[in-house]
Amino acid sequence: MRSSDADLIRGFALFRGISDAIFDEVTADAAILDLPPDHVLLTEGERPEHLFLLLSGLIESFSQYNGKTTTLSFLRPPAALIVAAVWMDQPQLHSARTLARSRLATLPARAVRAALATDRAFCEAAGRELSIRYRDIFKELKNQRLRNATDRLANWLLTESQVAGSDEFRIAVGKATLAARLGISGEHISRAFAQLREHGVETDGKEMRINTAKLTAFAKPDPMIDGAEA
Amino acid sequence: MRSSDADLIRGFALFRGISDAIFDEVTADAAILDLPPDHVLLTEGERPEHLFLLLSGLIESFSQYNGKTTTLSFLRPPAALIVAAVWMDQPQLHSARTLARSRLATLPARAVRAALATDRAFCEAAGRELSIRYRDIFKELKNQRLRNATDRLANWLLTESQVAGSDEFRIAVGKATLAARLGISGEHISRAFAQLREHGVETDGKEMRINTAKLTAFAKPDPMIDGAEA
DNA sequence: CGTGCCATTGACCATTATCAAACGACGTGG
DNA sequence: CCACGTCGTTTGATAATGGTCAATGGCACG
Repeated sequence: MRSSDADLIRGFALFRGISDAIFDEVTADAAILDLPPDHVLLTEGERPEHLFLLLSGLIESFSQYNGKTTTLSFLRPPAALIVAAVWMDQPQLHSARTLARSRLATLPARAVRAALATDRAFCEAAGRELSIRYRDIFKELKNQRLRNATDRLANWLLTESQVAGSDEFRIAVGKATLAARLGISGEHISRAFAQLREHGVETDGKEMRINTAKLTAFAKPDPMIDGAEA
Repeated sequence: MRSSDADLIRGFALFRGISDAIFDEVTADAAILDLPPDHVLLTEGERPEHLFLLLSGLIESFSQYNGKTTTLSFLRPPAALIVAAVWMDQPQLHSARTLARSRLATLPARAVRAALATDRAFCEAAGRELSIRYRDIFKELKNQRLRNATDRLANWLLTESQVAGSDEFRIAVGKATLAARLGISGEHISRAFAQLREHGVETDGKEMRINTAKLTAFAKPDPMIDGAEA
């Protein structure tokens, strides 16, 4: 592991406020994965052997059932994957794949659980990390139940624009992948984009330009649904 | 508070393995709520002042947006409500109401956070409780995305049958309420039940009798979606 | 200059919502 | 004891939403 990786990892919320001694214990057998795009790194149903920390790149968590596939979330650095599964030592509820070249650290699940069982600060940081993930997925369920496809896309664009800090930005994924993330088909997202042209959305491939005021009026974003947690 | 309540609370997973001293601190200002059916006890968007423990009865968590309402989960004892919101001291993402006469304990959020900040065992128990809630809501998102209404109902009935330990059981809520829980309209659930008659489901009001083998063959339950966590 | 890969568009189908009406169980007052 | 509401459910008709299949078009890359 590069020392720059170690510094990066040390800065994760998961390690905020913990002692160097515990940090060293948890990361003693850490390894770095450098993965190409479209590489599956986690498979639904398996017991977690590692906690994953996303250092750079982009990850999609997804699940399959009865011949269908759905994307549950996009994960960007810094993020910890499968905290709950590692904590409970239960099978992972989702698979995960890279959407871009990505760099991850793996921490042995056993070491993580050992630290949770001995260190209050680590336990608290993990609980806070988990709280954030819980609230994110909870919002996603509300998003799915309370909004239609066009509204979900509109609000997703507004959130991306906020993250980018500009009304012009480039989306990181293809439209078909974004469609999966929003829980709709590739064809349908095309029609949703077409609808949004009336509401301040111009697209050219992955380049987006939005009229924030106009799109906000249409999308009705709500802090109880939109926007990532702290 | 009755001493029988104290015993009940002490048995919650949230307090497993913690010292009497910490338990006493967290529960020092606990109060008991005895609520009639259809009473709203939590409102989306408010900062949590208490952690709630459901001792008996039945609670529905729900959310409203843009004139629509959706039910996110049914909660049965023993369950802890809004652990994540209390932990992060962030607004609650959902409202909650009783579906039956219910008995709850309230623990001051401040005392809970104080204990999380000082006691490893409590922190770990809370993290495990949160992991369970996370995994439950994660499964619900998959359920929503990967199955249609009839399949969701079929699998819900199978799970209820397992909980009841019998192929004959009585559902606790009206069909319209169940429809909301499954994310569909009251009218649609009626048609879904009609479809399931072909697959081993007989209903008489709230009384259900299912042919487990036949319904299982139709519903294709999957442990990565169905069934509550530990 | 193909050859793929996306994205778009059109036609059609499946799923679910909505609105309205009817139905049935149940409790109350005459 | 019966007529009458009320409430929850069912049923029917219609519309909205989104999925699937097929064809087309643009564009990057070899």
